[in-house]
Amino acid sequence: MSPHDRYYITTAIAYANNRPGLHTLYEVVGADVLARWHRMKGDRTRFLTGIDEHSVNIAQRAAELGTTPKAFVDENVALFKTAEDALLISPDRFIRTTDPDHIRAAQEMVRRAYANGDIYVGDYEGWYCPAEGFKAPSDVLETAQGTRCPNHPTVALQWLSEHNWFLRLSAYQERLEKHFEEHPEFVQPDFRRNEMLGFIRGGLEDFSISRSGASWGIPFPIMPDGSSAQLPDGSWNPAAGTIYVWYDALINYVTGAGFPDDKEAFELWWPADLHVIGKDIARFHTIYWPAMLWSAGLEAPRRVWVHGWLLAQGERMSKSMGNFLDPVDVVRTLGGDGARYVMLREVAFDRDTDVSWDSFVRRYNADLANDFGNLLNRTISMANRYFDGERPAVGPAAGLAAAWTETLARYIERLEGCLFHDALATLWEFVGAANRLVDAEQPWALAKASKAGDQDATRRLKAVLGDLVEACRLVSLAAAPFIPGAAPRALAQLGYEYGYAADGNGGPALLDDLRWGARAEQAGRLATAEPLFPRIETEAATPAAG
RNA sequence: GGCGGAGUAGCUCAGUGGUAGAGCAGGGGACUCAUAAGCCCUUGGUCACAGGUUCAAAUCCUGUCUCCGCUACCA
Repeated sequence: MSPHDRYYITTAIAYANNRPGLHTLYEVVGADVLARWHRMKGDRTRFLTGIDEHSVNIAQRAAELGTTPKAFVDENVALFKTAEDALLISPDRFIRTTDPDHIRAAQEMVRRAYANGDIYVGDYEGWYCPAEGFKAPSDVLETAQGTRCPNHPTVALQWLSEHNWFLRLSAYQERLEKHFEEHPEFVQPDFRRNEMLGFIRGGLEDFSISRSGASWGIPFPIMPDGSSAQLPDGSWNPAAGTIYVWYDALINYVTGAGFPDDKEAFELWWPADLHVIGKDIARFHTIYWPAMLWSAGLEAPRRVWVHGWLLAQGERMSKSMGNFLDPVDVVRTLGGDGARYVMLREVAFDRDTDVSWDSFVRRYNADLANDFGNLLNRTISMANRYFDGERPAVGPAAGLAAAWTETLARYIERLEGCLFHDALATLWEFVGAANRLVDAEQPWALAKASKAGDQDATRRLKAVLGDLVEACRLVSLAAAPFIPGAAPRALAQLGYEYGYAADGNGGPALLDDLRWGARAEQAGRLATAEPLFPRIETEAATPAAG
């Protein structure tokens, strides 16, 4: 793979109706790792995440709470930002769909679709809840009293039809099929691509992109006769309605790249290198979205990664089920680094995975406290003791150098392939090799022999500990995107400078520094060993509340 | 119903024709640099079930059972 000059990565924007659960932030952590990885490699990187704020539901919820939609989403945005900070998420922009430039972007995308002849006024029919709005067929209940809205079971649903704008998705079927065939990497994992391709081949229907009832949304910029919906005073004619769902939410990806105002930025960042999304919205991102972009004369994103769910005892974690983990609780116990590591090591990024508080704590203790943390600690302690704080130079002692070359190649392949759990497993196999080296060489025995005047033992001791220090340096650096808070502390204990900023920007090109012996010429002094990942006693490791 | 995926040790999973594997959890041991960590050894499986092909099947074929994903307008 040739190095990118720039890397633009996004997550789905979460629905701003509540505080975020860990399962919501899971994909954001995954994307953050890739963003940091590319920043550290030296790529010009842009990482976009944010919040979806419009919808009838939001307006309804705000009304129930006696507040305005804007005030309501402001509160939830604050909760998201707090949780993302705790998880060390480093977006270059946290986008909100109420941002003025996003509103302009969505309206411009609609205008372009219109200019291209891709949207038309048609009839949208469906169940309408007087208390809430239109309901999808899958969202209504059949009861003895008739069809009812699950949120308002006492109110009779009405079958309504209204004039709405539609996008001619049907016109893009052939182009979509061709795109999927010519770019097999467009949708990953492969089984998701096959599902989407099957859907396309089944025939595509146009979908509606406006609503006439809702007011909490982006004003639709065009009147049914094709004239502008903007009034002389600059406001928008309510009769034009609002933009519905996908022509609002999906647009955030181009807004975040500078569309439509900042042409220079947009030229640089679009098309996105990767959209990270959940499997529930795969169709919208891999079928609707390319068609919307093409209609506007823009390119489709290069790659869409579809991840699975976090499960609790086989059930999807969700706010409505109440079976989710609070990210703030997890961070309080495991730390931001621990929470990130455990989440991405324990959950496969390509499929659903059952998780639990116990599994998180077990993984933290086994991998971070016992394997890696203890390796750092014992290495630094011994080196300090035997060499009086002077860092032993990497020596041609053991087999770790060759193992590292293999480890790194596999690690990069899996990391860039979004298989984070496999990437970490690869790295931790190397941690195991380093721990086994300690027991095989028994530096404490070498030190004793050295003290007794054995020159061979002296040389051997330096070489072994030099290699162990180097192994610690490399693992700390390679894992830095996963544990961005702990990595600088690990390197500081090893007596190395950490040249990267808090978000991973700046510093040396990471791949150069990840070569075995890259810093061999640099002398340094070790700091006192301090446990980076204190072991968690299971009694203390109980979530505050369900 | 159609298409696709999965059923392997207590848990999570790897293993696409040649004597059943890993990590974690459980048990034992030797050591002591270390966060009572690490290291070594070990208990544990009729590889969903029934047939078939083959010298040989977790692996290929047929059938059955179970679970999951997709099968259009939720943010």
